[in-house]
Amino acid sequence: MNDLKELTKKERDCLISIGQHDSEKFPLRLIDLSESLNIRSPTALNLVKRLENKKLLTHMKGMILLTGKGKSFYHEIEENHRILETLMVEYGMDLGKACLLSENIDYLVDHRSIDNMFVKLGKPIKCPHGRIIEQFHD
Amino acid sequence: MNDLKELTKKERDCLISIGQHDSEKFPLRLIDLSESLNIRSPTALNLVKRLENKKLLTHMKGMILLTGKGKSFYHEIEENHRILETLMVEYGMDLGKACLLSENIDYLVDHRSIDNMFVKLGKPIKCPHGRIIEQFHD
DNA sequence: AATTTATTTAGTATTGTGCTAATTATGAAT
DNA sequence: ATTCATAATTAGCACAATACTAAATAAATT
Repeated sequence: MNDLKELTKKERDCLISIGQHDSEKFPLRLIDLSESLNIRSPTALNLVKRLENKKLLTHMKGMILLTGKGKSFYHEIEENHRILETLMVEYGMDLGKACLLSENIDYLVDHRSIDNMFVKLGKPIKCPHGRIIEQFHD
Repeated sequence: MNDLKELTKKERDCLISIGQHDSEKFPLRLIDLSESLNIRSPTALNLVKRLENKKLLTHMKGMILLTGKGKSFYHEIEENHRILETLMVEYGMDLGKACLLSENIDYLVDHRSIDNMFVKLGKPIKCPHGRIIEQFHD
């Protein structure tokens, strides 16, 4: 599995923003990224460069593309997020809070540690936000 | 309830170390703290001063004492920790990993958000480590 | 081609975390 | 009570992460 834990929270947020855009027509531009993260473009570029050093993306002339590793990280984090969030909401936590809290650990946990949770939760297809939980397991 | 979220992870770790010692006979010395946190004494002192600025402890001549607010924070974090950890272990996560993961959020969540969890978990008296979960609720 | 918009570079700042070396204070032993 | 050892504190430094502005360069649009 992926070797998470080598990301900071902001790097994680950045990766998620990029990954979430990935389905769209055109590659993400730096300016879009800086807007969605609410930071100035030099700050965004700094983040992008750090993720590039970690081989999670490539960027040229403002176009940002995830590498295979980047996509894999992104999907794993998203999946972790949804499972953790589902668990917390299942146990009575407010959705907004569960989401914020999950953001602080979804990029720290490796997927296998969470796989049992997924099963015990009844392999939910959707997270509380209604988005589909992609399945890489089996 | 307590106004958490104003702590960094290291400040949290520091507060926990101090709180865990609190039951002992003598106040914690700086040198003990630095040993238990695996940092040099000037670094430990720096942490102590920051927690002091946040009114969570007082220190004089190397003796460190939690304030009322500090104790309250400490207990709340410990309780949050145990509940989160219990939930994760209940859902199949390895205890060690659940503990490490919980450490990253126990100081960020306010207690009320977690109270439902406590109830749904059947108001467990002990966490997976076997320590008693103190009850401030009711 | 001129203008607007976007990217990048350069330089600066703050916060958190950590260190070493030196100084001061405290406590114990002779 | 003076010396010795231990602990606490100060001062100074360093680095990574995060963020900014202003200026320079590149790209795209009119």
